[in-house]
Amino acid sequence: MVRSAGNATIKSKVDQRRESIEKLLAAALRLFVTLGYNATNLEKVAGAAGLTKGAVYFYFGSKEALLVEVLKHVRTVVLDGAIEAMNSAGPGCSDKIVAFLHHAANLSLTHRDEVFLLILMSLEFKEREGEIRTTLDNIYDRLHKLIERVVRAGQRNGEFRSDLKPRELSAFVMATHDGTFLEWYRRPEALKDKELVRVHRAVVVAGMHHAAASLTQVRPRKRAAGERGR
Amino acid sequence: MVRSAGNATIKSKVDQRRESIEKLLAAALRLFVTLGYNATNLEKVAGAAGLTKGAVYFYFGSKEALLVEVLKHVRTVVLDGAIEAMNSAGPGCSDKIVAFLHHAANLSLTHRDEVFLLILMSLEFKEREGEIRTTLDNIYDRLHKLIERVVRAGQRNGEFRSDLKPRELSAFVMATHDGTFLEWYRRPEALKDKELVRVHRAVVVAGMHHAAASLTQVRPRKRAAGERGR
Amino acid sequence: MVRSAGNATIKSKVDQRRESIEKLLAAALRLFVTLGYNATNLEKVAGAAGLTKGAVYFYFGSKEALLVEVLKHVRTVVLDGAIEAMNSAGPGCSDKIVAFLHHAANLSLTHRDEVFLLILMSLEFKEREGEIRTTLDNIYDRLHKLIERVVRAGQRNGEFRSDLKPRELSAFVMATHDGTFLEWYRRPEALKDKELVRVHRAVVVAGMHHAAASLTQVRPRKRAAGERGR
Amino acid sequence: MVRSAGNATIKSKVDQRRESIEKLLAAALRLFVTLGYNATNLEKVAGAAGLTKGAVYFYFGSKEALLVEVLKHVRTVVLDGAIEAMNSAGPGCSDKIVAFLHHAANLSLTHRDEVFLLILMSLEFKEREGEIRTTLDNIYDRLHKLIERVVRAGQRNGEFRSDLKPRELSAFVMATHDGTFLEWYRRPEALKDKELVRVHRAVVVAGMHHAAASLTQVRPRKRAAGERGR
DNA sequence: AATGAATGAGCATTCATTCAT
DNA sequence: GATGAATGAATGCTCATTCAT
Repeated sequence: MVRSAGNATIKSKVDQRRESIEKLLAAALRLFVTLGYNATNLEKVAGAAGLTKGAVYFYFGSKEALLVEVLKHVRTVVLDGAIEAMNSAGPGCSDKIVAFLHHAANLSLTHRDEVFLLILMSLEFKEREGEIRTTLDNIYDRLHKLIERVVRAGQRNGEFRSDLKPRELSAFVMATHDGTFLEWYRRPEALKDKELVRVHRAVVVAGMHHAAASLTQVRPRKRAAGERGR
Repeated sequence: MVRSAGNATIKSKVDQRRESIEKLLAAALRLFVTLGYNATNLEKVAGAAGLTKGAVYFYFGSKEALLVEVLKHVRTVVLDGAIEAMNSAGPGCSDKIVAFLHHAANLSLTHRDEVFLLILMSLEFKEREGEIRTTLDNIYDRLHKLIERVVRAGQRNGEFRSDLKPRELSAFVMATHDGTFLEWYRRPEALKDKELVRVHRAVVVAGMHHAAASLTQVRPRKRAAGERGR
Repeated sequence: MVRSAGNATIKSKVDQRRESIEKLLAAALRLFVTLGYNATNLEKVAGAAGLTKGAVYFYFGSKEALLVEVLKHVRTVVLDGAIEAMNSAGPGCSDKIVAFLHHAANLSLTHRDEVFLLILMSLEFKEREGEIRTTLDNIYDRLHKLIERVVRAGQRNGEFRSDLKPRELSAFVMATHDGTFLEWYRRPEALKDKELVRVHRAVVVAGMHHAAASLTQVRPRKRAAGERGR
Repeated sequence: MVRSAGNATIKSKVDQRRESIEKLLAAALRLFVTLGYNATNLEKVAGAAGLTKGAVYFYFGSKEALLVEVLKHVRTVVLDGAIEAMNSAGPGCSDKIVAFLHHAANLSLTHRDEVFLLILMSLEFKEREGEIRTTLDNIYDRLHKLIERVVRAGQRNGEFRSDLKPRELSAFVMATHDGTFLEWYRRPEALKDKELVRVHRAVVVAGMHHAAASLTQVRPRKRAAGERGR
């Protein structure tokens, strides 16, 4: 903000730019999440930001480019926090997984729309090619790698059961996160979020525990009932 | 079907009707899953079925009604098998949960599109009201109830840990199913389906096991009966 | 109707044909009048007759041909009665005009739809060419000639005022008929039909009366106030 | 309008807006009258205005809204002039009725389409509900009230015959207007407009004259005060 | 005598995008 | 920095018409 020669508060051009862009991004996030990308038109986005369609084209150039910018914001929100949370967690791999789940759960509450947009767009753009697909893949790749590294370390040091392949085990951790989020997003009235998070953490952590292997019968191929895990 | 005097196959009206409807439903399922409901136009659906748009209106009356019919088919596929699988499973509640997961995993392979459509439409129609929303809710409700009944029974007879609330625990079971399916659907090339299923079953079953409670540190706001702190 | 070999009542083919045709014509008349020609589809017509669209094509060949048949029925209803009414009226030309108005008023009550269809279609097909336009013109021509003949006779024998040209005076008689009918059709609840007919007849007959000329100042060109008719 | 440095005429946004709207309204009026509302498509309207369909939606939002705007224009044209004409007419009620008929006749020549649209739409939207129906009813109501007030005054002061009920008599005046207009609109080549107007005025004014009551035999069910039998 | 299946042209409406100002 | 005007392609839906049975 800059005081002009008079005494009215005048926003500098730079401030105004930034403000408009932020309003548009916020409006787009909200609407893409609520209605989906396809069903959201730019008139609604611009209107919710107090601007007109033209402004979107002025700042972003196209509807897809707008989504890309929103996704870049989502990437920051989702990844940065997760990395920091896992780094500053206790030394154990369990600790890091718990930290990840904990952070993810928090994010679901504080940045619901960002978390959901990621899932939603990954489905809506499943078959399409282009920058959006790339951006989405990039985010998911990094998340997967983040977890897989910890899972592999945990299996090496004996914290986690080693009867399950690390890639699929990591994928499953991500899966429980996405799935749990969707469940809660779909039926927020039926589920208590705190308890759902507790369940999520409890089952996953216990299920991955090295001692858990003995609690389960896992058939590597086809074996009769009564068979034991390795 | 009736063989005419020559050797051309002549369809009776009834056969023709059934065949056209089936072709349209199959095409719609495939396209709705691939492109989403909104992004699929009826010209594509009709074209894929070897007919024209008008035929869709002749048989279904509207695009929404077409989706409703597809969803009815999905309901049959998803629910009937699950119910039967759980009924004919061993007596234990673990057995029934395993049977459910097993059946669901199978279904993901044999009826990928049906399973995915359910998830996809539940997101695309999240905010909309109407018959589709109702049909979707109905399917999910029944699935939830199916699992919750077993979870509660398992907690009562001591098979499952009882430090977690049954509703959220059941929701989590559904969540792992949806989440795992999505992971696999998104990255089929990166994940071995058999192994992913193995992981899913192993972690969930072990994590729910009554002995698992002692493997986890879960801080409840209110201590559940029988639960131990770390 | 013909008794078959058994004892069931069987309609002969001819009867069945006639019955179906009549049902279709009746349904078409009703719907064309209610919704207009354009806004009426053949499904509605056929449905109202207890048949299907195909039957319309079987009997009439096209939607336009159906309307032409309906209009032929209307022609009979509207013209035949008017001719007879005027022929069997008293000897005076006033009597004949009164007979015409009286008959038309009756027709408006007993054959509302037929009368209205004529007016409605004459407007809906105003700019179009073809058989419908021809049929409509034919009906209106005959009506106009019917009246004009009486008007001319009445002017010759001194019953009617002769300060007005016969063609336009006849047209005006028709005009009052159409206009009054429309008024009543548009606001049946606001107007008492009997009284409206009374007004119609009273004003027209008095206004055409040879003595009426002296009651009116009609300016042939531009003349100052206080001028007298011829 | 602003003259640019060169000599090309540059339209300001405001001018452009007004011009486009006017062109669209004019094209719509012309086409709705020529083809009817249903049979007119927006491509034709836009094309006739030198624009595309999208422009119609930009300015009006829907086909119905376009008609509503056209009808608002018609209301102004038809009502305002009639009110002024009657107000500035001589003191007698006959004068006012003559002024009304005179103004209406003029309007039929100068604003043929507007007058006809009113009649045409009142028929095409006879059975439908909504804003169009409301707008139409509103216009007709005001016209009816305008005339009925004068008719009642004229009957009270003895200018008009009082053996006829004022509501139906007023309706009949409106009816002669609509009917005469239709006659002329249907057969402009057969009728001389000036003469038709003369006839209209002459017959109606004479027929309503207090002395006209004695020229007619009207059998009332209940005798009106002051009325004579034949 | 009539139906059910299917077509294809037409239409209202939506919306991303362009551009002059 | 942003708007308002306008476009054009796409899409759900309607309906007269055809045809095999």
